[in-house]
Amino acid sequence: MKSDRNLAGGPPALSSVGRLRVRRRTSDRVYEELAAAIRDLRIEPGASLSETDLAEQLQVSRTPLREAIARLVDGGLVSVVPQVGTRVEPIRLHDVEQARFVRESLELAAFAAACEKAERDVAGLRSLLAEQERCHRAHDLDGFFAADEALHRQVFAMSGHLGAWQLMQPMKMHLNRFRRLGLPDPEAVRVLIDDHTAIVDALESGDAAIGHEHISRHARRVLEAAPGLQGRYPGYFA
Amino acid sequence: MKSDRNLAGGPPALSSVGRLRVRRRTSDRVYEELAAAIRDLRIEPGASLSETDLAEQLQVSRTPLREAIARLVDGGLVSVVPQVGTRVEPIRLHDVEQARFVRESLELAAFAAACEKAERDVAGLRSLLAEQERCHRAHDLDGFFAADEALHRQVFAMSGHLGAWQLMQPMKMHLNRFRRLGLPDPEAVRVLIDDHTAIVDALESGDAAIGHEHISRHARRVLEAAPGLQGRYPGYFA
DNA sequence: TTACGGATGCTTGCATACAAGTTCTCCAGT
DNA sequence: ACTGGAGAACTTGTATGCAAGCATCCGTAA
Repeated sequence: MKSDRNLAGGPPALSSVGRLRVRRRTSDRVYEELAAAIRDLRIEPGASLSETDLAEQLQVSRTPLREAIARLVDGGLVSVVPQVGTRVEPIRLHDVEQARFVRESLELAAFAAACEKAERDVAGLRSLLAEQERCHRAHDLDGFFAADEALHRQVFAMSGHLGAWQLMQPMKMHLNRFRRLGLPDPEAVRVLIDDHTAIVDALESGDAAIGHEHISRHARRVLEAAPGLQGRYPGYFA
Repeated sequence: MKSDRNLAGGPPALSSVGRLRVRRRTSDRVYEELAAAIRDLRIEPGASLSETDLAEQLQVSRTPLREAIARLVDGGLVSVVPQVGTRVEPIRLHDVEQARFVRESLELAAFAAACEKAERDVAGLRSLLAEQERCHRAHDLDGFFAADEALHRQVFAMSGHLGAWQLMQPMKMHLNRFRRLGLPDPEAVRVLIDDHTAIVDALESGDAAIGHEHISRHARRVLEAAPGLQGRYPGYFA
């Protein structure tokens, strides 16, 4: 029953960062695999896990697995009840809304800061927009998702607050997991790309007010799909 | 050398939450103790830790200790180099600035949302202000710190985004650790309380513009003390 | 038929032993 | 005196065994 989860895929334990040969800890590898699996909904919200089963599937002992789970619990993606069980937290619209609020607030602030900057080279953003168009036409959801993330990240980088983007990542897991549910709708993706275009235009012209408007609307779109998704995947929600 | 760190103090492993008797995991207890010790600078920035020593001091085995450390690493407070050592991350002004940016952005957004609310009962905020005054006179830094946190938290609660406050907590560790360095200055505390008072006044009258101004200035004060502190505690900084 | 009780199998929590790697020290040789 | 190398002593990483608690199922008795 649990064995049909598509995890792992065994990357090498040795990776090279630059010239330096770095040994990656099993515990880190396990964490990343689990986090990615939860984010991509390959492990369903609400699913119950078993340390022993997971350890066997991933071919590791329980020790590194437990350390990975401890980190996931910290991020709010997993809950553990001692002597009872471990499970992936269901999607809570309240948490999604709180994460959305955080994201909107930070993006607005980052956009405003980016508008202040003297040189605003939006060439990179334009190419990311083109990539999003390409993925949209090719129905490449994962590609679109990556380009979407890259675009928003780039705005933070231009604002000089890339660190804030990184600090925001853990909490964004809740948001991303929810977003992925509604992403298969091509029309929704079309709207998102139009939003992005408008935002980049505003940034290029340095119009903070217009950008503010578009970002705010863009961020609030996420929850629009909530009722439909909740009806379609009732088991995924709390 | 390491044995003079004032950790632990062995609280009971059983705590009562409401009527329910809950067994607290040692791993959680260890995490909270370490996080508090790092936040309160009882473990100095840059200090090197030893899993074996720490485990002995805290009277636990390395397993729960390591799970706690894994969470601290995730929060960026501790770094681990395999087969070499574990150490408390030094204070990086860049990280502090990024955390400050996040905090300012969120507080501005929360304040604006709170101003929109119909009922704005600032009585609780007023009593927290009084408590801050009291702690200031009594030179009770820990008390002031707690009341400070409570005040800012209350604004988030009034805005309906208490969840955002909670999501922000992990990253705020960097900010708090830095703030505590400069807190012993009574004059600085005086200014902070005046800021708080102005913010509460603005909230009571629902004046978002004035509040925005005060919150922004309040948030930016943190970094003012940076050069002096860096000169006084050079070993604490990266 | 229903209610109660105990055994069994599951779960996670913790401690310990061992493995692998790095750094430091000290001694020998030049 | 200085350099090099071998080894000891440390570090963290992982596996395994055991302990403790909860849920479920089955048997028994009313």
